[in-house]
Amino acid sequence: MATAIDCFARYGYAGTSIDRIARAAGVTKGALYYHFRDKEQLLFASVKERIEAFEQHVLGRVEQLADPAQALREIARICALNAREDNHRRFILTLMVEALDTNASLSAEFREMLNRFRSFHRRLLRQGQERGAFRQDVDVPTAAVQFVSGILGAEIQYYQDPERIDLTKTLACHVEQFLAWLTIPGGTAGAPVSGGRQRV
Amino acid sequence: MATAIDCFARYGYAGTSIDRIARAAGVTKGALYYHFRDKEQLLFASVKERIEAFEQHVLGRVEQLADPAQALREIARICALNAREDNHRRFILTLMVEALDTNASLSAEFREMLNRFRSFHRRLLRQGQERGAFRQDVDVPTAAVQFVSGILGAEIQYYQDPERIDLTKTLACHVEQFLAWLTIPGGTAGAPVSGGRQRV
Amino acid sequence: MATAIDCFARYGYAGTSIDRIARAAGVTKGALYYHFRDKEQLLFASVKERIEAFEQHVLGRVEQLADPAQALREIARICALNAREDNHRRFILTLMVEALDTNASLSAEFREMLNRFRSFHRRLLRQGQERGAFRQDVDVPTAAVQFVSGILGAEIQYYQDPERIDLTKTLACHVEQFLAWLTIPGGTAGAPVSGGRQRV
Amino acid sequence: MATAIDCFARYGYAGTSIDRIARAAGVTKGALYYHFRDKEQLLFASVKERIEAFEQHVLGRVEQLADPAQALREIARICALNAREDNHRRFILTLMVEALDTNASLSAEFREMLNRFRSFHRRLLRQGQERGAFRQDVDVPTAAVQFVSGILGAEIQYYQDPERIDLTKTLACHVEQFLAWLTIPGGTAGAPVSGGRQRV
DNA sequence: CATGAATGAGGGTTCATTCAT
DNA sequence: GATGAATGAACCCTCATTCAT
Repeated sequence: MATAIDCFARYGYAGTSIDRIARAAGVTKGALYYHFRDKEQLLFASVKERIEAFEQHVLGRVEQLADPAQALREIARICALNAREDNHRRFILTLMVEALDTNASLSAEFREMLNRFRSFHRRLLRQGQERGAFRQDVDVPTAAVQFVSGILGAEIQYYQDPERIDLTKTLACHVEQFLAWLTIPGGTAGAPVSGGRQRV
Repeated sequence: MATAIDCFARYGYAGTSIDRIARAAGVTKGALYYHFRDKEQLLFASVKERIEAFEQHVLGRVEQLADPAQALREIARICALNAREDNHRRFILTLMVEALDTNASLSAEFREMLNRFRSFHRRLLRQGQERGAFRQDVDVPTAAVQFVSGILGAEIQYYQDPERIDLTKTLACHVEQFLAWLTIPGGTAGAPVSGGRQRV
Repeated sequence: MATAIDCFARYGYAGTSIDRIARAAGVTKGALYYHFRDKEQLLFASVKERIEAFEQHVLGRVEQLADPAQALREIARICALNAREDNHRRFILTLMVEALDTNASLSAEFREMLNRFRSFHRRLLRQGQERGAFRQDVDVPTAAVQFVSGILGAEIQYYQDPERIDLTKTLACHVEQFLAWLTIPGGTAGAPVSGGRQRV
Repeated sequence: MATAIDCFARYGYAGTSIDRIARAAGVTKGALYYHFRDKEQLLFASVKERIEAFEQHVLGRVEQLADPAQALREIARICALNAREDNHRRFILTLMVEALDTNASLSAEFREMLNRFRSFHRRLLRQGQERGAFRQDVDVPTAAVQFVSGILGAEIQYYQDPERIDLTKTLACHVEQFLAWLTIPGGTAGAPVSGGRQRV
């Protein structure tokens, strides 16, 4: 399955043939079909495994941190590290983009994943507000979206051009900027935006 | 070709068959092959057309703005608008992700596109610094990467979950945060990051 | 399609590969798939064509015969001839048996075909009764079933053992016996059977 | 093996996978392969078992009947009963049709079976003639073929449309008609047919 | 005896591409 | 310019069969 994840991450779902996975994994197609009903099920299993592993990993690392600011820093650090170590994060990103209009149920899976991720950040942000560490006047949902955006966008650019993009530095910059904005005493940041809160 | 762009945007390159494009466009496969040598060439033409159109559009809108801050705001606004009007931006994002390991020359095209985009932002940032509007101590290349990250990441989340994500608001928040950070007098933003400048 | 009918007649649906049909027809699989959506559709088209052709053929031959007895003789003659000339009749029989539990809609098609065939015989029998040529006390529906049985059963035995079974003779015997029974003045034939008429 | 017979009866040989049989029987494929060399051998064993059982059953029931007419009636009754109780008769019919051009040795098996069945009837018919119960001028071989035809054909129609076809009634009608024809004093039945006796 | 895992050939189907018309 | 027909490679998947345990 690790091989499948790797192939899917590189070539996408449609671009990965069962044959390719099998050959890369050193088994035959038949063996794959013995363990997975079909290509889609293999994809689902891979996706689920990866999502869970990532969430577990993040939770394990962040849970024990008392300070929300430190938690955000740690998340960014983890993402940067992961993106550079293997292509598990890229696997998720690639499949997420591809699934948009081609696989409704898979897309739902990713939607919920991102939703959980944002929800996790909202919790952190509210914690910071309650402790008086963060400003009260930021729109928490929008801020969560925006924080996640910075991570995803940086990853994309990194995958695209790893030699030119310093992912660690970019994410560090992102976090510091985000935290700076959250701690500016009387800022109006995000406030000028009209409309109610996002349904995020 | 508009049809091709639409199909590629939705289903990706591997997931789009010539037949699908032809049928959606109301012509026959033969007709497509009269105008484009092969599927890849059709993709290249589509991508080039879209990239140029987008860059032209941005330049046309931003060039006349004297204020770098206003320029950044306008760029975010354009991206938000485009992402919601049609799927041209999504086309680029989808193909960019898919091309990573499957089409070297196309990926190079996208790499250069993103590079031009970042370079454009670097120019804006330096302009702001020269005019004294922006702080001097920010690492311009990293800041450019980070600004683009916010845009890309927000778009992805929006494509993924348009009902939950308010793209306009998110990008507005992103810009304001970015500008706030650029104008804080004595910030240390981005500075703590070690290492030289990015090769962006 | 003629080739397809021949193959299906010989090896059944499951036993006939698209490759086999294509090779036997001297074209490629792709060519087949250009004209027929899939294997099943090819089967359906073949079955429909054969059923219609047979019914047309029988109707054309029998319609102009004024005498119901002659009509029955002609039907038996046609079936005997057809079964020996080509394997179109065998095609229908083979597929009919195979479709029973494997293809509901195809089976329905065959069911209706046989139903029409029996209905056609019922009409002939009633005609004979009205003209006073046939006895009044036979259960027409059951008689129709039974006449058709004789034909089908003889065909099966013929396909199974063409060297031992003289189909023409058997069917002639069947018809004459059937007609003799229909014209015996005071027979009780079929009558002893209890129960109402069949829903045939 | 009962399960195998059931599956083969429903889906035919080509349409039945070893997996299906194993699953339906609640064992694993490996277990099947322990008892039967391969799929074909399983089929042969099933066919042989069924043929023998049926013949044994008929013989046991008919042997003690002194009257050939009663014997014919009993045979029809048995066939009608069997066809409705289980699908053992259908198993034979299905496989017989399928084997025609796909399995020479199996087809030979069926050919001999039908041959024995007809031979059995020929014996009955001759017995009737010797005892003066049946007319002398019928062509015994052809009559035997024709009697069997009626049974097979009725079964097919019944399998095809059990709701519309009353098998018991049809076979009863068949027997009575057959017997009536055999006992008509001066009939010319079957006689007009030219040619020598069948090699049945 | 029985199982679970694995294999490899072959089947149905799709699809980029070509070509005569 | 455009079409319909055709090709052949490759893809997903099934299935009879084998084998270590």
